[in-house]
Amino acid sequence: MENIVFDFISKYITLTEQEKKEFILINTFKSFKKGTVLLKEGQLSDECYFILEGCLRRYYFLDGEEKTSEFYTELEGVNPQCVVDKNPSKYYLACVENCILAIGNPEMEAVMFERFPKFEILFRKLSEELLVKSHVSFDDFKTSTPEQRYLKLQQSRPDLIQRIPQHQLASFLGLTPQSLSRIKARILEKEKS
Amino acid sequence: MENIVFDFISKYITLTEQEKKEFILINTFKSFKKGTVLLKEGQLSDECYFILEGCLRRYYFLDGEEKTSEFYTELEGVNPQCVVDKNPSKYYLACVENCILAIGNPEMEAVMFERFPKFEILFRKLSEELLVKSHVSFDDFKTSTPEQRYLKLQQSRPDLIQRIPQHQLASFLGLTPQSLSRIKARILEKEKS
DNA sequence: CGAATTTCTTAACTTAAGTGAACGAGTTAT
DNA sequence: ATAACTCGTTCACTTAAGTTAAGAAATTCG
Repeated sequence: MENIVFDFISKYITLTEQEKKEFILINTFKSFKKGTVLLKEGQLSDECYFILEGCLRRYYFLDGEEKTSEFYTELEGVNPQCVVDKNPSKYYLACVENCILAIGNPEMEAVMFERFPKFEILFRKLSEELLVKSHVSFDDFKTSTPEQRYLKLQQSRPDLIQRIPQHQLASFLGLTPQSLSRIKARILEKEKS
Repeated sequence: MENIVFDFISKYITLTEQEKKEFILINTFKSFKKGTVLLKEGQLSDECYFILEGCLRRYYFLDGEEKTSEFYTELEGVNPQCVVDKNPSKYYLACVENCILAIGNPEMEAVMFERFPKFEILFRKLSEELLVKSHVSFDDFKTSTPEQRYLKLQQSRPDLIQRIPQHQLASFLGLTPQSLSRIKARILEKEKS
């Protein structure tokens, strides 16, 4: 279990065995049942998460409609907007499945950065990488048709199509559920011929 | 001129007068003519930029078509993908106008972080904030029609509509130039009535 | 177990974006 | 000065997404 975390960390910085032991003591790992809401709109939480197992969904309401922004899966970190800018959360964050998460908060971060200044570097690099990925995804989205976006999702995250309800996938793709249904039917039609 | 930078920095960390002096010595400021290309697709540059004056455009080619990803203006930082992931650049970066930029590179960053460990925190916070903003923009884009996207751009960055050629704006909005023309005509039509 | 609710799909209709073509205005190059 | 090119706009046509509605399938709940 902890090995999953250390394998991940080792991509960015190096820890000695002694440091690993201390790291485990500082950190909090916790299990959550499918459906658990970790963060609600309007809340001012200070927790961030790292997914060891399971899937989280970030969503919000626009004109009474639920809009899914993002799905987070194994080995992804979630640093909510309210934690970053100290404003009430614009988003909900919920467990799509049973999850095992590492949970961080400012106090433990302070301890971490104090004990392991390297982690400041790790966190910076992670943020920089995520920003680049976000830009690439955005560019991709901008230049794709809804059908292409669905096909790309099949390629890049085939698991999501299996484990996520269609209407949430549709919203994630910026579509109505009806459109997604049509697109899937159209693709099947094409594959037949 | 330097005050612009320090006002910006002061939002994140505090520097003494002495530190400010050293900061200026470490940093490189440079002017560029409109049209200058700072980074080309395929290159492996290690420079990042902070805009004191002017406007940069990030763009790339898809099926021979130029696609504009982003415009960066005063007090914005640009940390190119190739610098972050050490892979050949997917993007071009060019001066839309005459620019004054602060330029960073790994060596100077190393000196900075050595002399001012605080800057590691500054850079992390900046990246985290930019990531949150990127997500908000993405959500906004996903849930808007092209017409709404144009209207929002008028609200949020009215300067861009003046200083940027229409076909680049269209591409930035994920549209063809023809569509943007139509949208503007439609909006004018509505405003008349 | 059966009722109620949610989820997914299909259909008909409306609307607007993409495409290809064409034109005038402005700019650049010869 | 004129030719070539780019840029912005308009038009006609095609295509697909949104909308409204309805029904089937699956899930939840009493």
